[in-house]
Amino acid sequence: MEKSLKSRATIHRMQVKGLELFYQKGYFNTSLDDILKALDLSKGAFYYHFQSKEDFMISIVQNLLFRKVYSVLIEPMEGKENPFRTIESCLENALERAEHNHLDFGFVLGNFMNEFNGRHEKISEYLNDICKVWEVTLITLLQKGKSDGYLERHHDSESIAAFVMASYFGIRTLMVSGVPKLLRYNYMQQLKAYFKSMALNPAR
Amino acid sequence: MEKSLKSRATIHRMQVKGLELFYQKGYFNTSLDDILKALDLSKGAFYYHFQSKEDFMISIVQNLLFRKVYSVLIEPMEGKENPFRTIESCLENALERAEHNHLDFGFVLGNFMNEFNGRHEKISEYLNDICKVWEVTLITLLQKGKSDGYLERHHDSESIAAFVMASYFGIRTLMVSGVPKLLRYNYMQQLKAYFKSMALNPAR
DNA sequence: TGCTTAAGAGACCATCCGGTCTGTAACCCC
DNA sequence: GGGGTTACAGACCGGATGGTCTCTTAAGCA
Repeated sequence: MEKSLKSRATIHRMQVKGLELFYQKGYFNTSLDDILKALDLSKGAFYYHFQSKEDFMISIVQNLLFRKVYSVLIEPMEGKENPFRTIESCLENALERAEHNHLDFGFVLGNFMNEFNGRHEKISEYLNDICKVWEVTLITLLQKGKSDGYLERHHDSESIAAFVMASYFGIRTLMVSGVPKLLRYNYMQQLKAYFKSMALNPAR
Repeated sequence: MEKSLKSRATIHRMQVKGLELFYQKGYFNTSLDDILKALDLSKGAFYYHFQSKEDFMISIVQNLLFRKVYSVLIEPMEGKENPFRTIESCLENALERAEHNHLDFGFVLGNFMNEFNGRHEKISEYLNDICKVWEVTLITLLQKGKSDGYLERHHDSESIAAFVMASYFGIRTLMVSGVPKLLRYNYMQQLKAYFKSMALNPAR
């Protein structure tokens, strides 16, 4: 049966608030009542739409989180020419957004991965899936870069992708407790230096 | 009053097991009973030695965590000559240890920072302090490297330190759900490439 | 031997949290 | 207009959890 408009709206409200609070306070440290109170809804409403807290979280990951990661970190990297420039501007955008928005979805992904790793198999896998899609996108972009003459063939795309992802997850962790603007500037500087060492075409 | 030997031993056992379980299952997701059951101790023993769960966690951070981070990531970097080689071998050691030991303290630090960031001010600060010490050590090492002619003066030590720390935190996140050995190899490869672009003395 | 105190055992309590269940108002459909 | 369905409300339950309180044991000491 088709979900009605009202039903969809309520589900969406719950997911948005759920993501916000799970991110802020952590999944295990956020109760359903916290979410429901913030929305002026009841337990009845929650269990009418979702089977469990776990089911709820999975729906958030698959819908909100995946779509956001896709639009912020994946889609801007698809089919572009210069891989280094593309990655740089994409990550810089994401970091800048994170400064005032503070809810940047690359970080939310890394954050949740940390929280669920080894503690909740099922949810971990959904998160890893998103991570994998990002990784594949990066590798594809880099491979294409080789064909297009932006980097030498002997470089290992897989390694580069892992290094980029790792540095991004890590810098976001540091940004939460440090000075975001400065860290972003410093990070971009080093990322560019790293890329520069590999760039074939001295277009920079 | 001086703590007796027995008292010290019990406190230490609790801290070690506490760190292990907090790391494995997360702080909020680990109950005191989990820890006490594993040690065959009682609530009475716990509250005889500690004031609260928070107090307990802080004691773990200040004693075990700080000391371990110091011995694994800080002390091996103090007063060495070539900063790049030093950082490389230090991180490679840490990563290798993490493969079979799985409890590497640089990662535990990053993990806890993620868990407590914005959720528990007090504990977050203690963790940030450790992080800061690591950062300062790295910066000092790099500055000394400039004097000793290992890298050009125009490079920003602070940025490099942040980038190294970020990449390390990040790769450890990825290692938990990926293939550790491969990731370590790939990571080291890229870290060396990154350093190579800055190294003045082509000693490599 | 008798007293004190360190070190711990474990029953107990209030609260919280995920989840269940029943009730009910509004709406749709014939 | 009444029967069914949707979309909730909210009381309630069982188990877990942080923390308290009282009791016990063993060692030190004079």
